[in-house]
Amino acid sequence: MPRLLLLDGHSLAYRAFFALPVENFSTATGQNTNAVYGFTSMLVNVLRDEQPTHVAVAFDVSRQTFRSEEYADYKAKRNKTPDEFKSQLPLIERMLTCFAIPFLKVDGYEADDIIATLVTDALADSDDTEVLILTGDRDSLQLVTDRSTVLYPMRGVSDLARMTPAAVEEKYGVPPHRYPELAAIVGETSDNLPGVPGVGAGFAARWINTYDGLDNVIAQADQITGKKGEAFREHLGDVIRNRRLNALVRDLPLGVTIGELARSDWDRAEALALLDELEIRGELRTRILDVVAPGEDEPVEAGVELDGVTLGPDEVAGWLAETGADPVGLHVGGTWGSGTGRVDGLAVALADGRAAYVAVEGLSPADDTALAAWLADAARPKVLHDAKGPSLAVAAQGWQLAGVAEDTALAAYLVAPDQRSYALADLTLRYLHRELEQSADDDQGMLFDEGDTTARSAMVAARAALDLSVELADQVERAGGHRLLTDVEMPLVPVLAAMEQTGIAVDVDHLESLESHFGEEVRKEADEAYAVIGKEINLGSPKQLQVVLFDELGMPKTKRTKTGYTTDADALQGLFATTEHPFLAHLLRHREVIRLRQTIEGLLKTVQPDGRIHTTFHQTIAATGRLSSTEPNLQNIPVRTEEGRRIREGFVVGPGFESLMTADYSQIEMRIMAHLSEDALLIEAFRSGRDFHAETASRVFDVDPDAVTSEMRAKIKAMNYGLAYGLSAFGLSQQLGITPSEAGGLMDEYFETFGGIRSYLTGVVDEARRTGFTETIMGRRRYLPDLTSDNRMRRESAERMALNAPIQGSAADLIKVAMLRTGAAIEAAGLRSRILLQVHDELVIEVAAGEREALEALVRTEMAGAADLTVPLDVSVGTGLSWHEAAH
DNA sequence: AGGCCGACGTA
DNA sequence: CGTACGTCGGCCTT
Repeated sequence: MPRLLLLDGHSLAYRAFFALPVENFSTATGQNTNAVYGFTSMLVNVLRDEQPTHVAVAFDVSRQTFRSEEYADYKAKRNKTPDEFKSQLPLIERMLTCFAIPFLKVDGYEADDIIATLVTDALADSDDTEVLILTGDRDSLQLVTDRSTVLYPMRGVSDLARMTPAAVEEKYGVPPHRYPELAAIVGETSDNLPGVPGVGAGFAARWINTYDGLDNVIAQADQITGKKGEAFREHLGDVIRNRRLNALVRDLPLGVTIGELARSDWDRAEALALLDELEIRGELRTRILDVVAPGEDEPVEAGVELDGVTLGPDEVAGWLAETGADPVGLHVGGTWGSGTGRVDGLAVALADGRAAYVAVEGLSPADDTALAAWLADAARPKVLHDAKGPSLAVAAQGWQLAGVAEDTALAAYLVAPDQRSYALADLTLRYLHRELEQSADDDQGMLFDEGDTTARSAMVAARAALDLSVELADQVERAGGHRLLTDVEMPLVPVLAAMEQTGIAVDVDHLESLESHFGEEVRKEADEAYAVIGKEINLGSPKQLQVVLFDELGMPKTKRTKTGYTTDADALQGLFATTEHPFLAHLLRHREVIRLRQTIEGLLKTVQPDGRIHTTFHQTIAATGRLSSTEPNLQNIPVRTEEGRRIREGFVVGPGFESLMTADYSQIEMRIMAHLSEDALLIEAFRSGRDFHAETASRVFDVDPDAVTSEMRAKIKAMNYGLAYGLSAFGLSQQLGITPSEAGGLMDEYFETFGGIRSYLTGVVDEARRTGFTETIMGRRRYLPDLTSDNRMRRESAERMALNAPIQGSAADLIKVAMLRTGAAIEAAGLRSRILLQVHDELVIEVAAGEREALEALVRTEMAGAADLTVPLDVSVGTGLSWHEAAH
């Protein structure tokens, strides 16, 4: 039986907006989501509970309707629609698009009129259609019949009243078709339709019933006695107007048939992406995924046909021989991390649908030889998803992986670098519109045990990688990322794999003694802090600290956080400056040393049996193109403080090598800015080769370079560094401890001097707003749709990202090229030295005996030559027995 | 056990 | 009210 569900999108979203506290529903970027959340929740619940076969959502277009034309004050008393609400309507529409639910708007009419038209059509169309109307607008009660029911939200967004004819009559004392007559008499505050003063629903209903309808009440108005009758006669005009305005239009030309509102497949991948974007997780996410789509467990498209075999002993060579020279999908089953791994099995998929799986266990010697040769054969092109891990596992198995023609994870990253995950299953859904795994019950009927399942999913994955590579190659090409992929990102994979494999040697004894040294001090500071306040609290708990600082010690409140008042170092410093309370001194010192101790502890835990730390570099995490490092993160080892640098003493040259070398770019980001902005003065400042910050300070303050004071230099240095981040006058003032207006003045003078910078920065944002993306020197894109957001926070945040992305990203391009060149040059020169780490603008290299000089020359050449900019790329190099000593 | 938040380390 | 990250402990929920 057809069951049509109609929703009043605007009224429901508006209710949700006020029912849910806005501060609990917003994303990291400041987009409010309370209305989206509440609306979606109501929608999903009603889909689940009512199982409609047809659905549509109606929206208002604007306040201007035929009603406001007719009666200028219609809805005039309403407060201005908040921007925080308006910005959520497009999101709701996007959500509906993902759910494949049609939504309708008609200029000059309200959502109610659209719903009234659809109800009328649906009931006329067939005799057995049932209609449900979910709305927060009582005018719709006039649409209730024995086949159409209004679901009216009671409180919040969870309780719905089921308004059948009996329920309407019970509540208002009149049948549904008479409800607008009653409303005309009583009036509707929210629409600014005044009714008859002193007449409530009770009296109105009695009149309507007694005289059989409003028309008769009006006709016989003079028979109504008393004050209320008098008031009615006096406001008769209002009543008639109200009745005219609250009648819903039932014959709008909508251009859709009820049949077109039948539920259809949703775009699950798009929906998932939107849920991610809106940070909708947890219970609602589950509920949505469970409820929204009919047949949500089935693949969006049928999975591919796979002609798969599991190869037995001595079958490998023969099968591989048949594969030919076309690219194949390769999936490595196994585990990897910390520079090593293990292969359990390999699956190869061909474009024609054939696939094979081979388990490592039980390989015959002949199989092993054939497989090793095939894997290492660069002339046998292979497509892998995220090849670095597999190549580590393959290497640990004693084989070598060559001929990687495409890495689908890297391709997807270049196409859309802001994704949080590039999991094969997500990409398969997103780009191939099919589920990666077929559900267990539609297995081919021949695969039963666990091993077969492993084999099958490996082959499916290999096939997905192969199919994805075709689709993504196209997308990469269109995004202008082809060269970046083939010349930079893919060649970088083996370089990173080698770095992870090598690891960096650690002086465990040194770190352990440092750890106990800081541990001692942690205890001491904690004890002293407890003594001051006369009790023991958890100094690491911001919550407990707030009680002590603001309640018990009565200190002035600091900046607010979501959960109270901040106790961060800056704020504590500020409190100490005003109160000089000794507790604060101990607390700050405690924070400092406990952090140092934790850092060391974390590092020690990751030292492998070979005495080295093998971090993992991630190539698809940072939206700007940078690498990231985990387990442990070796890109944030302390360096700013004396004590922090002692940790760097723990990273040392390994046995068989002579020293560590660090090589870093100086002021890489400012140099890139000079190049991109073509600001003549800035370029000159770099070409002069003198102290850059002093040089620029002398320009801004218009003094001789010799006359630049350290204060002037510090200000301009902060300015130089802040520029690429979209620094504000406020931010600069905070950092320099000056007033915002002084900081603003400084910025003005700076831009006055370096006009090219200003025009470059504004140009970058304008261009990005126009094209939708920013671009680095090598064409790496970052898409920033929020640049046109009507939410100020979101928009301005996107603007700062747009300023920063080309600069940070170009620097990332450069050092990646430098790594490739350096690695290749080391090999070409036959040196044994090896790259260990990359820290964004710095390389750490382990120097083999006797190679220091040659290596230094080589590294300088290759790093400086990574790009041809209008300013020189200055590289500074240092060597020593530890990372600390190698600094310069 | 898993997720969020505040705090803080790096470039 | 400054970009890009990763990690930790506390604390809350499941």
